Amino acid sequence: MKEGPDIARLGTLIGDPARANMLTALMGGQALTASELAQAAGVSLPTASSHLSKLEDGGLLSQRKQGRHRYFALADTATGAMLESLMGFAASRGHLRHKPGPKDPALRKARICYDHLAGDFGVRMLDSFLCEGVIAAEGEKLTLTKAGHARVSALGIDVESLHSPRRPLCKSCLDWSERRSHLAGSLGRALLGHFIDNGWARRVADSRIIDFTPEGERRFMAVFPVD
Amino acid sequence: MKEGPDIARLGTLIGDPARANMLTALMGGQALTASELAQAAGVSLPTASSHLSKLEDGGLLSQRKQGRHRYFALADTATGAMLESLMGFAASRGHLRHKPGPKDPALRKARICYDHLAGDFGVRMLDSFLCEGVIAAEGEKLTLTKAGHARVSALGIDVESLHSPRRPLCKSCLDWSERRSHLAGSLGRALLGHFIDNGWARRVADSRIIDFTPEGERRFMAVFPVD
DNA sequence: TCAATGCTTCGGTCCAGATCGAAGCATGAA
DNA sequence: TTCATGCTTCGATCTGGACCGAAGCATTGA
Repeated sequence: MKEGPDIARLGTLIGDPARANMLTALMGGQALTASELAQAAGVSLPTASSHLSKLEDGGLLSQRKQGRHRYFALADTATGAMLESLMGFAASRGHLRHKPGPKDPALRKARICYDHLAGDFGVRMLDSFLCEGVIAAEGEKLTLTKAGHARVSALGIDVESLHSPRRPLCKSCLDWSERRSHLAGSLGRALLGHFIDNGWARRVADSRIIDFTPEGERRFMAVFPVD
Repeated sequence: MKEGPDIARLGTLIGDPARANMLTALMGGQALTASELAQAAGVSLPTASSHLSKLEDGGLLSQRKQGRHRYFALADTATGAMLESLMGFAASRGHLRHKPGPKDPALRKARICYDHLAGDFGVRMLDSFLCEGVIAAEGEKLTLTKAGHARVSALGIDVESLHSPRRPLCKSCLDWSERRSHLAGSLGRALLGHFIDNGWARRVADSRIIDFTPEGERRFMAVFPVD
């Protein structure tokens, strides 16, 4: 009777509606904060926190602490595949729910993340920097290269003034819409300030959206090429 | 936030230990009576009856009445495949429910997966088929080659009679103990039947274990070589 | 330093559902 | 008919765990 793996434990983890909602939300591939997952699940923050630690103990989630936030994501692709297979089976038995609402595309395109650029544009910028050797990546660690120093200075940014004992110059930050990293740290902040000061973009009131002008977008694309 | 299929309901069904035990017992492919399932689950008859009707409502089980008995079985092969995939995932996260007893190695060596051979032997058989061009793999899809048709027929299996509009001839099924694929589908079923009919192996009662005789094992190894 | 934010822990409430005994229905055997 | 068997339904109990408010902790910003 007691043979093989414990599917009951897995089932219990997935079987709670709040946890299932969280897992479904994470199926998009984006890493989400505890607060966002609480809202997605429709429960309070303490309840969500409890669920998240259970899911992590069960090996379904991985988490990454970043500043005040805690980002959660599916542990690996096998987890996503398992959930997808469950969804397929559930759908085949007519266990369905409702349709989703529209998402804000502007938020995915470019938004502020604390103080630096995130979204499609933020990811593109870091990709471009890595590709051109402006920034070197060593695991999670990002460092500005000697060539990068010159390149950023040429943009009109005073790199020396950005050094601080309290904050790293470059830091990688996980992007929720792209599920890839973008550039944080004092340099990330300075670059966003640069775009706004030069009229390439502006902040939209009461929103995290960064709105690029057509000209600003053109110049951004030119300055940060991606092969 | 309410999007996609309802995996919570499915999880709840599988998440109860008694129900999980019943489903595991039915993974052997045999139809079992309510009393037998009650014993397998370790609960009283009334409790088992309640669980069984829930599983049936959820589309996981089919039942047929026969005299005073009521026989339950997994609804279809998709159900077996879904459960096996859950077991694979659970095993990968270390969700095992027992001390590694004497039954465990036997289960890993050769066991029945709904109606076909799984475990070390099942994986070896498919590996051998792929290696010798009996079966061609194209992603998840498996097809019997022309040469394979002759080869399988030579084993004494009537391939023509296996074709069915309801079930594929060859299908890959993820093996939880090996974390690799073995052969499912009507051909997989026929091959296991062949081994048993020819006395190479027999089913162990009240278990998913397939017990190969020394001679059967010798012939199996000869017929399905792996480099 | 203090205040704001994001999250966890603690303490207590509450309820869905798992459980079983007893009774109720079938079916089959005599 | 009468009895035995296999299973379901009913009624009642009980508990695991989902839930939230308040307090606590950690990080960041001012």
